[in-house]
Amino acid sequence: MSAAADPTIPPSARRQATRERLFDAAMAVFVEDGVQGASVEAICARADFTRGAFYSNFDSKEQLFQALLEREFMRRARYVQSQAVAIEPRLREHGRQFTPEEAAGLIADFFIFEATLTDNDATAWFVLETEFLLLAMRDPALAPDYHQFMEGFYTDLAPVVEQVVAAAGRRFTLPVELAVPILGGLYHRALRNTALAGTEAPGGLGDLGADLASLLFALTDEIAPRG
Amino acid sequence: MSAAADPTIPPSARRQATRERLFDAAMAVFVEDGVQGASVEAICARADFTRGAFYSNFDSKEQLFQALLEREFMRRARYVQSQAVAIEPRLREHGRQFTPEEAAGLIADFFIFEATLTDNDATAWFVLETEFLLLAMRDPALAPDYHQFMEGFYTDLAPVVEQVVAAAGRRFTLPVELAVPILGGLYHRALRNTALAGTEAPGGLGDLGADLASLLFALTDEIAPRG
DNA sequence: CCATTACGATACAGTGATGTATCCAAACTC
DNA sequence: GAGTTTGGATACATCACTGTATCGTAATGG
Repeated sequence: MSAAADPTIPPSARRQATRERLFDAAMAVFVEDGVQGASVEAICARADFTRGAFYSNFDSKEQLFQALLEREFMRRARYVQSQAVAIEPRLREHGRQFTPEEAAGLIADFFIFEATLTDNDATAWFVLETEFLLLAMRDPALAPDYHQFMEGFYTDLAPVVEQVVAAAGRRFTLPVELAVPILGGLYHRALRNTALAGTEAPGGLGDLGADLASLLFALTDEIAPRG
Repeated sequence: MSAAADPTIPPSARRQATRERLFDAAMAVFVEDGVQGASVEAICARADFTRGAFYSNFDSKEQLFQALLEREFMRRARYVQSQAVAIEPRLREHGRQFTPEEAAGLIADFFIFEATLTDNDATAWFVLETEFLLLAMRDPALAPDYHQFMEGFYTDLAPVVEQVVAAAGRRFTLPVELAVPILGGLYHRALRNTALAGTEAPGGLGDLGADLASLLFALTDEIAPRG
């Protein structure tokens, strides 16, 4: 029997703290060694615990990973939703109309900040997300979770993007449910290149704004000014 | 000392055959259990060998994986290049001009066939490629290999796509080096959804043609017929 | 045919990780 | 401040996997 995670009883502050420390340690170790490659021992060592603490809080490495993802997903979901309400006044208080380049810049910034929500390290989260994808593709039980997160992310993001685009006097010429993942694909590519290159590389996060601008321009047309 | 891979001495037919069997087995096991999760033992068992055969042919699981990737990359590089020369007469012998939908269908077919080059299983290769990405992001020594393959793939693909697009009386309104990876992103997304859903799902390989058509239309404009 | 080599099987020693059962200390309870 | 509970440390038994050293056999060639 495991005292690991009884959701009926709220965890004490002490317990909560050790869990957070284990989460942070696990995050780092998972990124470095992979979920499969990481040993429980290594995670505990990085968090300055022994395995006793681990097994007192979690049933297995996999369960820890799942809980960790939940934490990170929550952070991001909250972030997107906060942007959804924050963007409107920001656009309104902007005096003149945005240029398409500025709109693309806003979207690029959104993406980049989303990635750095944890650890201030864009590639760390990307690696973890890729690990999760891999697990989900193998384990049918996990697949819906992954799909749901992605779907939810883009669904929440769509109106934000649409507003920004509208603030630049444009609108998508294809369904926004298709357009937003396409923009996301470009971001994905930039993240990958950045992760591969360590820091700076062609097609890295630096060029994301420019590329997004080109794409955004192609995917939208001008709203008839009036009449 | 390992008799594993002396490139100076060409391997005997027997040796070649066992290597192929180990490759095929490794492919399956890697997809099922992941590269880290796969044991040498499991690979050998699936290939009906003992570990003796393995260590006689390879130094380590990692080296086997690298050799396996090389095999698969070669296949795909050959495929793209074969299409590059095969597409022109195919377009020419087609009587009338292609519609944008037909052009998108050609590109979708190209992508899908590329994925199924091995094992006739689109998702297997996708999983393996994702594993490689993960390894490359961790190991700076591998990063250039991954990047080079991707880069090379899209570089070779670009003229093919451009020809197909031209056969539909259109041309890209943004740099083709940007447009082709964007198309690839859509394909990537479809693959992911398919892998996650097992068989059929919204956004799966079935819808790829239609989505590609929409995107292709947005990224291109009509070539002035004449005059 | 016999000798030799190539190649895979077998056996073994070593290692690192896992999960559990038990113990000990600090933190609440009254 | 004694009793109780909570939470993490320690110690232990087990196991899967690894790599190597050796052996047996099937292919090869003269």
